[in-house]
Amino acid sequence: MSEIKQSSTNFSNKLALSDECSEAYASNIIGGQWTLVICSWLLSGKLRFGELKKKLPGITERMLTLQLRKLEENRIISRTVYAEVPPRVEYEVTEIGYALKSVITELEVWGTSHKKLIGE
Amino acid sequence: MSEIKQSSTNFSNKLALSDECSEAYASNIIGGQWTLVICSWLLSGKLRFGELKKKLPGITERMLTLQLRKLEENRIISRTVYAEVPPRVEYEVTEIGYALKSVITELEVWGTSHKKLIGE
DNA sequence: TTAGGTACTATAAATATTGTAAGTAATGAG
DNA sequence: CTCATTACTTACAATATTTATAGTACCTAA
Repeated sequence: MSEIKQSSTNFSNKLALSDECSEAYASNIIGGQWTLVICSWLLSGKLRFGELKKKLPGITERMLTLQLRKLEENRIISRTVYAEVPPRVEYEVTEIGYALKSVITELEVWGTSHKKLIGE
Repeated sequence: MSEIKQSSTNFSNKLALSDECSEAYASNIIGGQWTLVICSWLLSGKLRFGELKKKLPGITERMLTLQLRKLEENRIISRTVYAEVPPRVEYEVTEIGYALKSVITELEVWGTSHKKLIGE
């Protein structure tokens, strides 16, 4: 994440695609390894950092942080810090984040039937 | 593409996610840089390799080939070779490929409204 | 004074994906 | 024989994403 090279061909290709095709644009935003699963969990209610971590076996704290930051940047989730010790931080979906629900549903439907097809 | 390391953490993470979440599974399949755009074009009719290339400014032949192969492996598109010279190869979506239409539509809808929100 | 919980950050390394540049096969047209 | 056309393939280089590991700050409770 972090460092992207704005002079790379890859960067300008992505830019051009995003510009023309909203579906490619969307895919760039929610296409990260853990992104959809995080959103999926948050769609059913706000969660703390540690709670999310438990829901995602295998994720590292760094990855979780990165993905959450990216989601926050894209205004898909909001972050609330409580001034307590030990710290408490809660994440929840915004309105546009909530709107991902139908996307996720369609992906699930399609994924399920694709799995079935391939499994035959 | 080509070489994935089946012993990597990344690989097993993806596997585990795909296994549990159909939306992550779907995302793994259609998450490539050009995948959705290619599908999008093919949804409106079969196209030849060269035609696709023209529709996708910036794609290299290598990338186009790789993406088409992956789509074919995943049975999203089918490939027909005509025994002519110069060669003619046509690609078209399969049934499960056609079912991506609603996914793409939702992504477009969401992408468009997200763009709008961010643009404000 | 020391340990412990929570939500991180820093740095480096490993993997994965994408891009560059060049070449191939087959055959018909000239 | 040579060239053009089409749909690739190959070898390698650059970039992007993900993982590994080890910290940090803060206060509280023992």
